[in-house]
Amino acid sequence: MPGAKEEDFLPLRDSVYNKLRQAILTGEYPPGERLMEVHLGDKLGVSRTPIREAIRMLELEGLVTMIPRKGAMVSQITEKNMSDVLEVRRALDILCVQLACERITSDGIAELRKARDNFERAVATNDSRRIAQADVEFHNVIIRATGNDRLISLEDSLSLPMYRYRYEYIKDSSGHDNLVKEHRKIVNAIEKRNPEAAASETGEHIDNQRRSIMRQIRLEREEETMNALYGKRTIR
Amino acid sequence: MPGAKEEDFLPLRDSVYNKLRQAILTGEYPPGERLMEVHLGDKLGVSRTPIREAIRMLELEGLVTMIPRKGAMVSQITEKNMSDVLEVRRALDILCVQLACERITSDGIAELRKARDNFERAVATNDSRRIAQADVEFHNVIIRATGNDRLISLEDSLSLPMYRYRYEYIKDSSGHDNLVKEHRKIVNAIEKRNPEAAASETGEHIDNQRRSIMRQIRLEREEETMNALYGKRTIR
DNA sequence: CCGTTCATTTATGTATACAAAGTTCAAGGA
DNA sequence: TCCTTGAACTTTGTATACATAAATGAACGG
Repeated sequence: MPGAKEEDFLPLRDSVYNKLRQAILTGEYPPGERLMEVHLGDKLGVSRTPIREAIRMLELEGLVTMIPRKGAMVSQITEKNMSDVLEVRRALDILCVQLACERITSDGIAELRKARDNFERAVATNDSRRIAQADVEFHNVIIRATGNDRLISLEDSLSLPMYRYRYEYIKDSSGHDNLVKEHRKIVNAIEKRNPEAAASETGEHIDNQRRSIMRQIRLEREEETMNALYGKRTIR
Repeated sequence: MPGAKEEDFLPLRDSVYNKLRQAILTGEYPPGERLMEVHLGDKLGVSRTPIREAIRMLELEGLVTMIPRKGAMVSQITEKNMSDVLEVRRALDILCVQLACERITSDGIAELRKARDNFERAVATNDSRRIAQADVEFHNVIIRATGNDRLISLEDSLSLPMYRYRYEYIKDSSGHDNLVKEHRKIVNAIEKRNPEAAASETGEHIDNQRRSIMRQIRLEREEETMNALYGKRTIR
């Protein structure tokens, strides 16, 4: 049957999972928001079964917290929590570049250069959304170059909790020049297949990211404290 | 109501999850075994709902593989797969000892010494089961000393796929003296709060483990090949 | 006026029923 | 003999119904 392309029907649970995940990452469902099965089911037009399964998946990724007999809520993002994630990500990102130095193919290097250039073009436009996307893609090239499937999926799930901050982080970065420089240094180190240099550059890259994200969380918390003192804002 | 201790009723899904996990890790359900919902439900005396949820949890941990509209099966353990896991674990174990050097309390050090001594006593008995357990506990002390909850849960899920081999690994280890020595070196480094030494000792420790596990997987695969050539064994 | 208790409500935990997709195997024709 | 076809069966996907625990609030008593 030529030309007949199978439209892939992905199961409802996956569809629901994607929708919920998106809603959480964009902040539509803020931390602490309760996720009630019947309510979500009505809203999305499906029964409780796929909702439950989607929520379980989100729980295992750490985006929602479940309390038995109580229900699910969007995970609170605490400073400690984010700090823990970043600590682990630092080690894994360094592992990624080290492995990439050993294993990247010439095609991979070409792809990496392209991603770097694309990132620099994005920075030139000053469009935060585009910059964030190019940044993700740049890192994905490196991660894929490791050829380690477990590492790839771990990096994926560890970067989730930070997506809410990545956008602001990009804007916050006082001048994007640092980001561009850091990316260049990392590419150079990988091209030369120099794991030590790549590792140290990556460490610095993450440390900068950490500082920015931590500052933001503190700001956010202060704001919350103010709200608590001067009046609770209505929730939807 | 003094003395009245609440017996914790854990939900059926968790109970099922534990049972299935145990069955997979002990090899009762070998890799490739299909996990059918009604069948398991009959066997365990529960409906499909908790079974499904337990299977989803196992899938996210990598112990079972799901194919849409086809069902779940116990994940195949390939050399590549295990190699990927070990590569990640090496990086995280090293992170653990480095953090432990910074953060371990004096109580923690006392606990660590106790775990080390307990391990040595276990080795003296030559009881593989006991040795394996003492080994796990030793590493857990270090992991907990990091105070990083995300790291703790990651280490937990990454060590799962190896449990099937750990037991054999202990037996295989030609003389347990190496293990004892390695543990001692790690404890010494942590006591002196020397992250570099701790990291290098841990790296070596994991590399030894890796060699042993890889050898075993190859042996197992050869055996399978023989079976395939000379006759298929019946599956339950 | 405050605290306790009990009924009501709400949401989750679990079971079951129905729908649809995939697999298997046998029958029929080239 | 081999390939095709289709019907029965198996198994998952989804919806719904029932059971049970927690939270809420009102009524009663001190």
